[in-house]
Amino acid sequence: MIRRTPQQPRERGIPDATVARLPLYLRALNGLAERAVATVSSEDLAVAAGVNSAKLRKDLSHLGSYGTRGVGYDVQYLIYQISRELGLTQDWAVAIVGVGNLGRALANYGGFVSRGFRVAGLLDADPEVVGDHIAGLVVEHSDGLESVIAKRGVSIVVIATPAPAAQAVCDRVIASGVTSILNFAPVVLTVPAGVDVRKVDLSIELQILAFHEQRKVNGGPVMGEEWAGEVS
Amino acid sequence: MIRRTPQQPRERGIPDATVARLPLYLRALNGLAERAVATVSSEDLAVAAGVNSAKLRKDLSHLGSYGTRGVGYDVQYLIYQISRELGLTQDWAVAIVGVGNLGRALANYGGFVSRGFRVAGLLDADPEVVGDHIAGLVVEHSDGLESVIAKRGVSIVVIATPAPAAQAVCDRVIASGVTSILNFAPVVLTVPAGVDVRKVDLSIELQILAFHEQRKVNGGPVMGEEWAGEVS
DNA sequence: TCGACTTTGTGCATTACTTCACAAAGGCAC
DNA sequence: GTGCCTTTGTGAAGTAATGCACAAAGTCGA
Repeated sequence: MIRRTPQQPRERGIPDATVARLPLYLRALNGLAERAVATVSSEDLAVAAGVNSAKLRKDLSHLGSYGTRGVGYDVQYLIYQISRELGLTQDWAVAIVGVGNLGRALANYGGFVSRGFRVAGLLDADPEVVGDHIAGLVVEHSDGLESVIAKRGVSIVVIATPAPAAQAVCDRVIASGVTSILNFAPVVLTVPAGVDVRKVDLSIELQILAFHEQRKVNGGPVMGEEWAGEVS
Repeated sequence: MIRRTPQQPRERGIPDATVARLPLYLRALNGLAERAVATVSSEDLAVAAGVNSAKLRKDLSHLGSYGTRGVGYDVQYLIYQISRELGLTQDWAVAIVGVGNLGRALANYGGFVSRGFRVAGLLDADPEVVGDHIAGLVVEHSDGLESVIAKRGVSIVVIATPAPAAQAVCDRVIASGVTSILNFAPVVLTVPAGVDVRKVDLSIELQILAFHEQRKVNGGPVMGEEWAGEVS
């Protein structure tokens, strides 16, 4: 069993669900900071982040005790602590492979640059696209993937290629020593242990919406419609 | 105690976690169908979808008993059942508001069209963009949002505008009777009860990756680095 | 028809996450 | 100081999701 020693409950074990919400809090806090708010209560921050305040407090308590009872949280200080916990106080060199519309959207997305991510390379296999200037960078041919990763210290790769190309890119990237991959291609990537893959499928959320919308309209899947295929 | 109303063949409550995985199974099944696979075991399908097989079986059991013991699941039949459950056997008219790179990527995304979603309108506030031809549609000015929704039976709206514009678009959309919104803008939308909002933040997954990457490198947040701001 | 074999569907134990509710901590007025 | 007020941080209770392990149900060859 590969699990934490029962001895050490104080180990840096932040629940996954909490980690997933920290970026949300960070965004809300940045919004407050822009409006020059100095201090915020868990209640107000929870509203701004769209969660329940008890959950917010418990989440923050996993990072440490950074609030002041009777007052709330210092906005700047909390931004710093969450950023540090997420590793956003350091500079991450990111390469984006696949410069279609999605790759372009990502390259231009302000939310990356403003959070410690630096787009260090844009690569594409299509000669038509190579050479384009996007977000201050020149698109390079994906043949040079390995050298871009090595020379520019890339530690996170974003895959935004068509589905059929994704696994091959993934393999090459891993061979170059990258262990963190963000995959936008609609395929399940096979990777060795120790490599972290996170995926975003743009259509999944839409399908979940359709599920709920359907229930609003008619209380569930259409009944009485029969399957016409062969079941054998 | 499972009480079923005579008209409902089975309990209607499918866990959220299950609903969120159904699109994943559907994608894996479509991949199998393309390769002309007729039947699949929970074990194989689980691998293809990147989940554990017990979980897969439990998820599918919430939809009904569609497998055959000793054999597995009929691929086509299961595709049909999951699609029906998710509401993808009907046609959903979707409008995309905000035609930047992301909006274009979404409009061209095959995963939408192939799953029962029909892009019925592309709208943008920028006169420069209005009139462009994208994915077989002409971009319209967002002034016409209400009329597009009403005339084309739009029931789901995708917001891909810059953050500052999102809430206003959201309000107008809701006023037009839409109750399902997919939000790509990095803001928390305020909506009345009964309206479903799902959000996708392209940078959240990247931040979660950074969190894990940081731990691989140095076992946690950089220590000894002190906060330089004013706390009290 | 039978028996060996495969694979589903699910009860149950476990783990993870959420929410409640309140004592303790600190600020602030006087 | 003292006492009131606000808000945090957290045990404890409640809820949801996961994974194990196996009986039941079905296939298939002989």
